[in-house]
Amino acid sequence: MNKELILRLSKYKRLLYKLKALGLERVFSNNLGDAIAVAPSLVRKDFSVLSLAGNKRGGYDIDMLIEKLDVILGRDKPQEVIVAGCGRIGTALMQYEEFRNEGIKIIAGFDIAPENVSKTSGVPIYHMKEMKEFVEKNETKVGIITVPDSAAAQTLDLMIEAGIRGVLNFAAIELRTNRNEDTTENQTRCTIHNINICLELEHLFYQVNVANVLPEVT
Amino acid sequence: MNKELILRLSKYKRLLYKLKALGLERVFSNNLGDAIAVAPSLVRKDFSVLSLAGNKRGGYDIDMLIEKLDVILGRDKPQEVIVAGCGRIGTALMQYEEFRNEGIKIIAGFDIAPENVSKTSGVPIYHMKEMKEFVEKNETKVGIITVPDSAAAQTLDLMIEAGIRGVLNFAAIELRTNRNEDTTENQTRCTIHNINICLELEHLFYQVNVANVLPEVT
DNA sequence: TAGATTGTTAATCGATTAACAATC
DNA sequence: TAGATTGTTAATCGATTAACAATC
Repeated sequence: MNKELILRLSKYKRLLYKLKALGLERVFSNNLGDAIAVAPSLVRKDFSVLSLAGNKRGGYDIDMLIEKLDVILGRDKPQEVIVAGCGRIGTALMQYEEFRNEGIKIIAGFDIAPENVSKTSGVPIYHMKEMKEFVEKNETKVGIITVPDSAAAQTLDLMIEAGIRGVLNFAAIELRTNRNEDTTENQTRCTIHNINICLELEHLFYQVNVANVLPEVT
Repeated sequence: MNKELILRLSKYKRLLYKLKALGLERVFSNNLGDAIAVAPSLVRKDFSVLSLAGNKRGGYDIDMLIEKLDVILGRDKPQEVIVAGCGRIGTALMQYEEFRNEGIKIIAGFDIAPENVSKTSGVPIYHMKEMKEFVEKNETKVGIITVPDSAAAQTLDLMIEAGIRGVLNFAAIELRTNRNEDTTENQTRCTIHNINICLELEHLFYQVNVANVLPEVT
């Protein structure tokens, strides 16, 4: 199941909730395609792959799609996350209201100096050392890394050892699993998404300063 | 010039600085390819497209690459950004130290209630209304949106009208330009990158809860 | 020279789109 | 029925990789 597809599924789902709220009951592939800017045939193909059947005249049933997409995207289970690194970005995320709407909950923060972290968010803050025990007890599977760049790699190691299987990394270092190539034994896989704000901004500066000035870089 | 290519260029550059700091003077395409996980032929092609010539025996000169990449990526100019929305994430970004290393500077924050925003970051905070004047005076081209979702679209309009040409959006709403299709007149283009933290986390939950459990979703 | 690496062209790969038969 | 929309297959497109001649 490829990354783009899953992203599209989340977008469909979000849109479908809105359409439902507006009182609609059915959609056509071209409605969804327009909304997320892909060809209607791709929408149909996505649904076809997932065995979400439509009606050759009346399109797709919104309730059915929502229900099945929720299952496919694992949305029926609780979505609990821990945060490693309780600096400004880490604590900002702990207080991020949008998570609540999406059913995502930050259940703990970890830091090397928990005594210095303000507890205003209501999320309990522990010492980094306690992560493994916490993760094992709570069976947490997803973590966010908001530590300084220099600590990112070791924090990832800590998370993986603790049993975290999905990581969202905000440090400006591209993290990867299997940095040691010899993973013949099937050690538990960990998915990592890197969000590099600096890189994003640099990309924008490029677009703005260079790409738009020259008509085309030929 | 495609998006992936520019991203690779930034990665090359970052890596080259590190190699230089280690005292190296030359690199081969396969070194760079290994480091950013692409085929060496792609590295050579990238450089070839940009007329960055190597030496058929000694590889590429690191200093030359750094210098030219800096120009191509527009790194010689100051990289000034404004932030719209001075809530927790916005103010966290204003204090984000990593920007300094990359030559990125947040020169102002805007909010609908600037009097409520703590000024600890040293970045001046103005009322949203003053954005246009500020952007015109400072010729700012890049902005970050960290307002609540409900205000994101109108904030984008405000930025575009003020003259911003590149936007990094953190609101959980996918922003696009040209929401009105009839852009026959060549209105100034604006590049938008959306960072949707909820979507990223949902993707991770999918990976962790569903994808890894089933051997393959066939 | 022999060996190694670039620069470039052709092949591959994967994802998206177009087209159209099936059918409600 | 006629019209519209799905489901699926073939065509397209773009990006990456493999291969190899050129050459330092």
